[in-house]
Parts: sequence; C-alpha cells; structure tokens
Amino acid sequence: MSLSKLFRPKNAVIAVKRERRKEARPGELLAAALDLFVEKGFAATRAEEVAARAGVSKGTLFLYFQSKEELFKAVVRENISGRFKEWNEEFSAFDGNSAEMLGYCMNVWWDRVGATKASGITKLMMSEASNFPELAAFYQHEVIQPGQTLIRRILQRGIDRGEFKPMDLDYAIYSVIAPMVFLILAKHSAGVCIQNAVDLDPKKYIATQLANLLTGMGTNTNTGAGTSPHAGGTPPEQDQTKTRI
Amino acid sequence: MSLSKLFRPKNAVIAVKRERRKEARPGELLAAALDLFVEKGFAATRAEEVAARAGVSKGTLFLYFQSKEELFKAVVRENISGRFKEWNEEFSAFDGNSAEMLGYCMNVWWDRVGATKASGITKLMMSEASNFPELAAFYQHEVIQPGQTLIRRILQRGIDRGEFKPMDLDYAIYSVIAPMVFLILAKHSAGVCIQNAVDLDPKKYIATQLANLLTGMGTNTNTGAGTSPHAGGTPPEQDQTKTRI
Amino acid sequence: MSLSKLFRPKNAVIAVKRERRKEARPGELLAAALDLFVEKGFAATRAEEVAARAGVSKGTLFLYFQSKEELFKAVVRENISGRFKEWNEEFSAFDGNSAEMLGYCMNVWWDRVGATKASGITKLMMSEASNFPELAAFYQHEVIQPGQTLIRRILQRGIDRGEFKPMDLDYAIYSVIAPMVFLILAKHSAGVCIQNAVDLDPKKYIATQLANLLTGMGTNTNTGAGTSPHAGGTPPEQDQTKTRI
Amino acid sequence: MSLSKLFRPKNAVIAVKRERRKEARPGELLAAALDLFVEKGFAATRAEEVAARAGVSKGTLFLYFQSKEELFKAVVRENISGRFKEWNEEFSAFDGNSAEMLGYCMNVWWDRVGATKASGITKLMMSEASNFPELAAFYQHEVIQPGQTLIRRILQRGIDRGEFKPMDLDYAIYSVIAPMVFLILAKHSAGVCIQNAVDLDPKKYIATQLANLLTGMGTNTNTGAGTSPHAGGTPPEQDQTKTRI
DNA sequence: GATGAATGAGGATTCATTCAT
DNA sequence: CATGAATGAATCCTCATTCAT
Repeated sequence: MSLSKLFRPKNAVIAVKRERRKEARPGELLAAALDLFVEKGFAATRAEEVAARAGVSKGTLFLYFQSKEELFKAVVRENISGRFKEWNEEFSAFDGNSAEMLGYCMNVWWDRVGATKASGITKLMMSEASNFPELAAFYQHEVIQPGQTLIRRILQRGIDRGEFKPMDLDYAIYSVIAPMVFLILAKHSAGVCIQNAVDLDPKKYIATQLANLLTGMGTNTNTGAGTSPHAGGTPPEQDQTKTRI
Repeated sequence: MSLSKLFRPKNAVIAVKRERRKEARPGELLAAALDLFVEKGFAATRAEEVAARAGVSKGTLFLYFQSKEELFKAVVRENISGRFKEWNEEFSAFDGNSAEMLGYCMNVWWDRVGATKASGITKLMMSEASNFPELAAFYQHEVIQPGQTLIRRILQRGIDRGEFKPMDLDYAIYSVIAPMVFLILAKHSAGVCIQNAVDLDPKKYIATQLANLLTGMGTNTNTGAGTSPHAGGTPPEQDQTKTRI
Repeated sequence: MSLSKLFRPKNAVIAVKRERRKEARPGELLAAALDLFVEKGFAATRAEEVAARAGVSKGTLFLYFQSKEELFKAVVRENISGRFKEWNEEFSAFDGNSAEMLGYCMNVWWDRVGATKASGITKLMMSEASNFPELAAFYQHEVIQPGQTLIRRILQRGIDRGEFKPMDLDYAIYSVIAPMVFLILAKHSAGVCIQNAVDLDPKKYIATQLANLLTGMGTNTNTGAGTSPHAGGTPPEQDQTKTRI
Repeated sequence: MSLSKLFRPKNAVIAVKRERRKEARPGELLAAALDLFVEKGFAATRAEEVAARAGVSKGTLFLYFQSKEELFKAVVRENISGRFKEWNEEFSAFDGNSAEMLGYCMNVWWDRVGATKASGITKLMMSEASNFPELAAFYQHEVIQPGQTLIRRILQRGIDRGEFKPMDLDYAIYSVIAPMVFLILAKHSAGVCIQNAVDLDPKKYIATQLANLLTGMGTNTNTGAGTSPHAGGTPPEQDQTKTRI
C-alpha cells in the first residue's frame, strides 16, 4: 500500500503557480501582501499565504524581504509614496473656483486612492499603526502631512479669493478628511461594524458631504434661488435620507 | 489528560501569596482585559498578560472565563451592550422633544462609551472582526443591533410626533452612527491617521454633527429664516467652522 | 449592572450535595472513583468530578487520598480484596459433581463480580495496568493467582474423580477465564469494539461456553441419549448461532 | 497570530542538522506513533515524543499530519484498515471450501495484524474510545465494519455452498471475532490479567476456536460419528485440551 | 537564485494539587 | 475538618524563519 495517501502535507493545500518572471517578483509579493494585510490584518496574515498568492515559495519571500515586518513596511511605502507632489502641481494649475476645486480634489482622491487597493493602506494604518510606530511616523510624514497641506492650500485659496468665509483651518481640514476616512472604513470593514453600509454609493456620499461642507463654509452651491437652505442644486440632495450614509 | 502528570514530583514546594478575592476577580480581570485588548488588539493580547495585569495567574483567568473569546465577550457586555437596557429605559422616560432626545443620546453615548477606553473596542472590531467571525457576530448582535434599534426608536418617535420629516430609517440611522464612529477613530488612531485631531473637542463635534442631522431631518436649528418648526436651535452652535471636524 | 452574569465560574457547573456523614466519605469517594475510572479511564477522569459525584469538594478528596494515583490504587484494592478465601471455603464444602461445580463457579462469579461494578476493575486493569506496574502486581497477586488457583482446584477435582479427562491444567484454566474476560469487555466496551454485543445475554453466554468447555473436557452434559454431539441437554444450545456471541 | 513574534530576536542562531527526507518521514512517524500509541495509549502519548522517536522536531510531525487525531487515523489506516481491500480481493479469489477459508482468514489476520504491534490498536480503542468519540467512530467505520463485512461474506459463502448450516449471521460474526479479541488481550494484557498466557500458542488457540466454530456451524470436524458433511477435520487438532485456552 | 522541509519559540487551555479561610 | 480559589506545569498546535539542496 502506498504511503502517498497516508499523509496530507499542508503545503499541498496551497496551489502554486511558478511561471512568473524573476524581476516582477518583489512587486507581486507586495501586491499579494497588500491584499492579505488589508483583508486579515498583519498578525493574521501568514507569510506562506502571501508567497503562495504571489506564486512563489515561502523561501523566496524571505529572499526579498528580511522579515514579515519588513514586508509590511515595504507594502506601506510602496503604496503611499509621493502622489502628492503630482497632485500639488495639478492643483497649482487649477483655475476653477475653490468649491469646484475642493470637489475635484475629493473625487480625484476617491478615484485614485479611495477606490483602489491603496485605500487599504489607510485601513491598515488605522488598525496596525500602534504596533508599528516607525511606520506610523512614516505614514504621517508621507501621507497625512502632504494630504493636509494640500487641503489646507485649497481652503486657504478659497478664503483668499473670498469664496469661503474665514475659518479655523486646523479644524476645517478634518471636515474634509473625516468623510473620506469613513468611506474607506465602510468599504473595508463593511459587514461588521458598519453593516449594510455596503450599498453605499461613494460618489453620492462624497457629493453630499461636499455640499454640507460648502454650506458650512458659506459657499452656497445652489445654482438657483431657493427659500430652503438646501434647495434645488445640481449636486446630490434629491433625497437626503437616502444618500447620506 | 496525560499520564505524565502522574510522575510529576509530588511535593514541589511553591511559595505563593494567595489572596482570596473571588468577588473582585472578575472585575479586575475585565478591567485588565479591556486595557490590553484596546491597547494591542484581540489576537495580540496574551491571556497570561491579562492575568498578570490583574495580579493573578494564568489559571485564574480561565477559572472565571471559559476562554479568551468569552473574556472578550464579557468585556463587551460589561462596557457596552450591558448598558443598552438601562439606556432604553432612560429613553422611554425621556420627555423632551426628539431633537433634544437625539442630542442627549449622542452625548450620553460619548460620555459613557466614546470617551472611555471601551470605545477602543469598536476600533478593535474593525481590524479583527474578519479573523474572529464568532466575535464579530456577537458584537453585531450585542452592540450594533441594539444601538441601531435605540437610534431607530428615537428617529421614529420624531417622525411620529411630527418633529422630523418622514425618512428612510435604514439610511438615517447611519447618519447618526457615522460621525460617532469617526470620532472614535479620531481618538484611537490619533497620532497616525488623523494626527492633531487629538485637540478636537468631541462635544463640539457632536453638536455640529447633530445640527447637520437635524437640518437634514427637517428640524432646522439655525439655517436662517425660521420657516421650519422647532426653530431656534437647541444645541450650542456658536462657531460652526470650528466644531465641524 | 451586576457582575454576577459576566462570568461563569466553572465550579458552578457541578452541583454539589453536602449532607453526607463524615465516616462514609472515603467509601463514597471510592465508589464515585470506580464509576468514573471505569467509564473514562484513569487519565480522563478528573479529580473534581470524582469529588462532585461523591458530594464533596475537590479539597476533601485530597484530604483522604494523597493523590489521584493513590485514589486509583485504593479503588482497585477496595474492590478486589479477598473474596477468594470465602469462595474457597464455599467450594471446599461443595458436594455436587465437578461439572456442576464449574458451572456454579462461573455463575457465582458472574453474579458477584461480573454483573457488578467490580467487574469494572478488570476492565480497568486491562486498560491501565501497564501504567501501574505496582498495581498490576497487586492485582495479579490478589485476583489472578487466587482465581486461577480456585479454578485449577475445581478442574483437578474433576480429573481426580474421573469426571474430566486428563488435561493440561495450565491451558485449561484459560478456557474458563477467557469467556469471562470477553463478557466483561462486551459489557464495558460495548458500543465501540464489540458493537452490537450489547444485546448479549450473559447467563446464556456462560451456559454455552460452559457446555463447550465440558464437551471438550470429556464430560457430556446431555441428560439423555442423542445421536448429535450436542443433542438435547438442559443448558443452552437451543439455538446455538444466537446464544454464541 | 501574536504580534510578540515580531519582536523575537531575528537571528537567534540555532545549529541543527536538517536531513531532508520527505519520502521517509511519514513512515518513520507512523512507526514511532504506532509504538507509542500501543505502549502508552492515545491520550498519554505526546506529539513531541512521537516526533522525537522519529528523529524529527515537533513541528515536522504537524507538517505531515494535521493533528494528533489525524496521526492516529493514519496509523490505523496504515496498519489495519488499509489492508481490507487487499484481503477482500484475496478472499474473492479463494477457491478452497469455506471452512478452510475461515481458517485461512483467522490465521492471516493473526499473522498480519494480531501478531504485530498493530494489534495494540484494538486494545487501545477499548480503553480510550469513550474519550475520543471521533476516533471511535473512525475505528468503527474503518476497521470494525470492514472486518465484520469480510467475515460475513465468508460465512454467507459457506451457507450458500451448503457447507455451513443456515444461521443468524449477526451473531455468528461475533463467534469469530470474540476469540480474536481475547487473543489480543491475552497478548497485550499478559502479565497482568492473564499472566502466564504469554506461553499461549496463538496458532493452536486459533485452530481450536475454529474447530469449535465449525462444529457449531454444522461443519463437524471431529466430534465422533461422521454424519455431518465435510467431516474429517481440516485443521490440526491433535490435543484439544492443550490448544483450548 | 529558488525551493520547501525542518525547526522551535510561543500561546491557549487543562487540571492535579495546595493552602488560606 | 472542609472548602474552593488560586496556582502553574504540561500539552497541542501555529507559523516566522532558516538552510541544505
């Protein structure tokens, strides 16, 4: 009787494809790691699983990354690197009014970050940051600060041009950030803490939040006259109870 | 289970202080567990560490709680879900208008949960729920559901009394929950994702969000012409740009 | 909220009655221990369970027995002590033929040992003897030897009186013992290795085995003449396929 | 799972010989496991001990077998149940009379299982089955059932060919199994319950039991007048008093 | 460079045993 | 004497990491 049926090496559970190109490996490992870290958290993600998803063996993973922690750091670094420089330039050239600019900013952020896997990084930092102070500082420096600076510039521009009423920028910044953060959570933690929020339409949500922000900042977005404070308007608002999360 | 225990040295003399404080133990363990779960997450918290912080041995922990998961559930019951009964009663007896009621609800929640370490539980669930389905289900059942029910009751009351305009409650509920969730995140992930947000005044934030909610629900508190009923804003709302996050 | 519902001390699971008389305790503990050791084996029987079944606390158990192992030994000693002396006397006075004597012996054994909880000891020794060499020797000395001696005396008597044909007593003894051992196994391990054997009627089984033995030993038990080797006969045999295990 | 692994010293230099012998491992582990399970029982056998005896580390054991229970199952498959297929085929091709077939079956079983360490498994199940219901079910399904089926086929064949008289197979099966079970016990509990039985000649014992069985089933081998068919005993039966246990 | 077999520290949980009350 | 709260050694199993091939 053959021994082959007497044992089931655990390895066999994970199907491995091994026809990738050498050069691509680190990138594939990072992509696989991002997926898994976001989905299961750092601690619960097994190195072997990452390797398997990237189509390489466990050993190879440690060939490219000294440790699981280094892999995590690389994942974060890889996905949050200087997108802001390009955005800053983009916004320097923007010539619409500041309300449009803010709306464009939020939508662009959603399209290029929020809607992509990179948004997982934010969720990841939120969950694991306290265990990775070094990374937290890095993230703070590479993402938070530039992001806040960008938003601050937009708001300041609005004030300078008389489009927004004067405000405490240190607080106002969070009025922009908060909805984005919540949106990410709704996307990644859906099914548990924000159950049902899965149905949420991000674009609608952003539009609504933006309208609220602008109202608060004194920039009425309504195109026409209206007796109600939130009358007419092109943006959302048609059915507030539905679009609001 | 093993026979090897039979051959263990019979009289291994061990000198230990044994305080008998059965009544106090569960509370001490729950407090230690809350601290550690919030600080390090569920998976990363070692049972022995909880016991040590409570000043007892590993074994004692399992004397009071069948498992680490049960310990977690007990922490949740003690700090969150166990309070819904009392809150429900409190709100059944409430006799102000529904706007005040909603404001009271949010503030009370902040004072009793949000501002305490217990709020860390919510943050924690967001990261670990997917790895502990049973805990996620428990949390959903013991916290999310009752919380939503409570809020729903308040909103329904407002509608029934003509204070709020009719709305889709399934969505409206999230308009109340979302800001609270963000507040918790701002508190617990502060220093990383929302650095500087530490300075945030929660009460002001809540008031602002409440005002927005009420406006959306037809209970206009300050938007200008007083055509809407119950005008003249209940909450304190001196400086909107500052309180809005 | 009261803490009382937050934890479930495991102890509470076991209901304890505490109205026994002091003097009876060791006996009750031994009885409880016998039950549990037989049912679950030595290793799988928990000291606390024994105490609970005896209606005392865990501490009390260790007051009477130095350790679980000592308890086990006491259980064995308690249940196998010199019954053989009395039987030896009984059989010295027996005045029937040797076939009847053997039958009487087997039936008496069943009534006084096999059918009682004491038979569990045999099963116990069979399972645990190798882990308790000391006890095994004790059991060998107190049970096996006297038992074999008793049987040997009966067989020798039969030979001496010309009732049995000459035989190798060292082997013949096992012809008597084997069925009894199997009977005990059928009783205690039923449902697993000898599944379905639960329905077995011990008296019938003994009668059948006895008849076989006697036939083999040259003592035809048949009362009347018969052409078939196992004809007529008072004892079993009516439906051999059914009574034979 | 725990984060504490992150802070484990990265380069704890450990010098170990690592032999790569994937093909040999399962067999070595199974052999070690069989030894230990038989020697100490399932519960009392520590996984690490099995690994050590096989010359590997704890971890390696779990590389090949998902759990201790799976290891046990593999041991049973390797040594017992895995052989039924081959046996069934062997017996399908058997062309002697059914009495010979039954005798061959019992002897083959003894040679390939009973006389080997694997027979300890049967003894072991008797003690531990009640504590490991899943194992008991497995054993029942993989060993007891196929074994009974095999025997039943032989008996049915005898009846169909007119060699055995009609009988209640559900009972007759135990007439075959019981002596084998006792033989195993005699072997494994020798020195305790059935001391001296070590000297027992299994082949003789089996022959005797077989003769008894056949007599009962109407295939009389030696009882005197040759009125029954197939008389003239196939097996060796020179000295009945000696071979009978 | 890749591989994947092997390693072993680490953590949850059990339960015999102790000892303060 | 009894009690039962407290203890901690023991055991199964996981998975990051190493290293012979």
